[in-house]
Amino acid sequence: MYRTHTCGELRLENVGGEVTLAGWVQKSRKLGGMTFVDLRDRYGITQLVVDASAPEELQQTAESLGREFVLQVTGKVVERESKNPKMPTGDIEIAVSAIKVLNKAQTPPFTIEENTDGGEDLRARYRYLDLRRKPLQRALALRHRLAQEIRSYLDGEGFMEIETPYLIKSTPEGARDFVVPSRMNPGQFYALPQSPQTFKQLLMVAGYDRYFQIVRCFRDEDLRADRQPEFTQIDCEMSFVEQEDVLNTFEGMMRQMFKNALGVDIPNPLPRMSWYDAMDQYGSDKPDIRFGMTIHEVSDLVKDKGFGVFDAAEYIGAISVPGAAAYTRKELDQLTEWVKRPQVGAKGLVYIKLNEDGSIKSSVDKFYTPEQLQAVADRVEASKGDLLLLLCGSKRKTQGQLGVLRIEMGNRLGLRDPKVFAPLWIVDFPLLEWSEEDNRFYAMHHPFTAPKPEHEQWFYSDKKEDLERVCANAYDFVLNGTELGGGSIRIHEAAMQERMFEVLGISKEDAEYKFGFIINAFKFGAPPHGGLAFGFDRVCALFGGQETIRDYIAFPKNNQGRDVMIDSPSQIDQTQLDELQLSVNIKA
RNA sequence: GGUGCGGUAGUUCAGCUGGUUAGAAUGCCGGCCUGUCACGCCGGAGGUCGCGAGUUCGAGUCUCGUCCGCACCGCCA
Repeated sequence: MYRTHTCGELRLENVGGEVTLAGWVQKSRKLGGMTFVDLRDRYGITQLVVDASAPEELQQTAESLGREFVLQVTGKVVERESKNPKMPTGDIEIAVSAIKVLNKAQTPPFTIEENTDGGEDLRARYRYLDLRRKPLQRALALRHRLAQEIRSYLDGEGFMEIETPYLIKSTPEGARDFVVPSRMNPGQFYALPQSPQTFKQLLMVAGYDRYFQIVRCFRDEDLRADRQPEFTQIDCEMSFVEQEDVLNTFEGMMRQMFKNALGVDIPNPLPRMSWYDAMDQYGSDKPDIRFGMTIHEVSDLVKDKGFGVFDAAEYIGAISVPGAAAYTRKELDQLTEWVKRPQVGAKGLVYIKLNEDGSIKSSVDKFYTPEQLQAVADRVEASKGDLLLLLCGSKRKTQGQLGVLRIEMGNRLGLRDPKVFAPLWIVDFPLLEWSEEDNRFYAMHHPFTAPKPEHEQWFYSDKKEDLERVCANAYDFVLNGTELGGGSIRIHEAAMQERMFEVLGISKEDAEYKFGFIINAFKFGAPPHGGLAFGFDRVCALFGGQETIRDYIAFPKNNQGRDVMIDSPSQIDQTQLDELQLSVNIKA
């Protein structure tokens, strides 16, 4: 037996006991004749002490220990002469009688402590060392806890966890696929799934009416702090359900996750907001409702008063920033520059200051009377001390810009506390989205989403404006301005699925080639069904109060999609290429 | 594909309008130290200033290119 206890569990009541511990040397401190060693494992740290009364050889061993040496230590638990209230094990220490060095270690390139001195790239190259640190342990422990909560909840609700294949068929709609060459079928390729979407629907056809899977998915797109090329979804599907059933089931799951992992109670039921309201009031389909500062249209109040920029605009919208009337001219100029950056894309910024003394100062004073400006203030429910910010342009674009500005001001005012959780459902999404560039419709969610039954008449219309107003029974789960999941009630009839491909401009032949299997399956008694998927990595990160998902993945990839520890992707041998009958042709 | 910021001891960083021998902290090594726990004190080693061109009497510093990292835009049905 390597150890009798872990490094985190010994307390005063263990004093007098003979124990054996195993772990890593966190740090050692030598004070003349005595040496203290902090021994660490994932459960905690226990102090070892070797003093001058110990055998000479033991003293020498203790003095020779370097950071991260792996030890097996035997000794007696004793009460400390000077206790350390900062450590859970701070009342005791081990009076060591034997040290066995199980393995020596090179000095690590960064400190393995709560707050390391290492940069991101260095830590990524030595990920196995970074993972020894408490913050990473906490992150992975949270991920584990949440995965267990998901399984216990869904199991309790009668869901079956069923695995679906990773080597599937490429369907180049949406994100780029990762592809895998097939040696036995030269010139042909598998694709790695972007999600198990079609398979879970086939499981519904097969009668497994409640399915889930915590499953890896793959998308060959550029990375972000919250986007990895391989990521994990909580993928779920149910038969004989309506939207209401799906929302209730997964609200329940999230409620249990919040309660059991964080001790947080979320509202019951969760708030719901239509996609149109979200866009109008928050300029986003993933609104952060932890704070107000909502968007209001003020077009009718400011148009045709002689200010040409507004007169020419389709839409003028405003937000009220509480307590920001004290912004200086310089700060407002900087804010104007900020909204003009390409990432926001506004042409300019109009401000109205509601000073504490009741006076009003704006950047458009020569076009508007104080009464007219006050009317704008009343519309956005602003009061003395607030700063109104106005943007104009085409409706959705301007709302989007106001939404970005709103989030920025929320950040500046400290209104986006990661310890506050404000989840909600966004519902009633448009089914289709028109692309001007491609002159065709795209599925807003995916092409298996069904139109709302009451909108089906428009779905079969040939008019663009009819198709544009078709809504779907689609829903997103949004938390603190991040989309954590989404789903829909699916199409379950072959004829409607064929109509969808037609609307999307996918030819019969193409649809048959790419999705023939599912259209076919629908002809054999597909039940009404629907489901959703959550981005598990993002769920973990947000529960942990972080914006980056990397720390919640044991071995993540960097910005360029590289694993800098194992140095992948990499070239493969010519023999491998030959076997696959592939040749590499890199353009200069 | 694009934008911004960054790359200087093992590590995290400083290094001004170009100017003598490139610094600090920490880590590492050696010495002292019997109650430390961010131990303390003394001493020491440690640098291709990412790489390549260019400007200049002279480049860590300026210019161009390139590579790498991070954040963002595009992209992510």
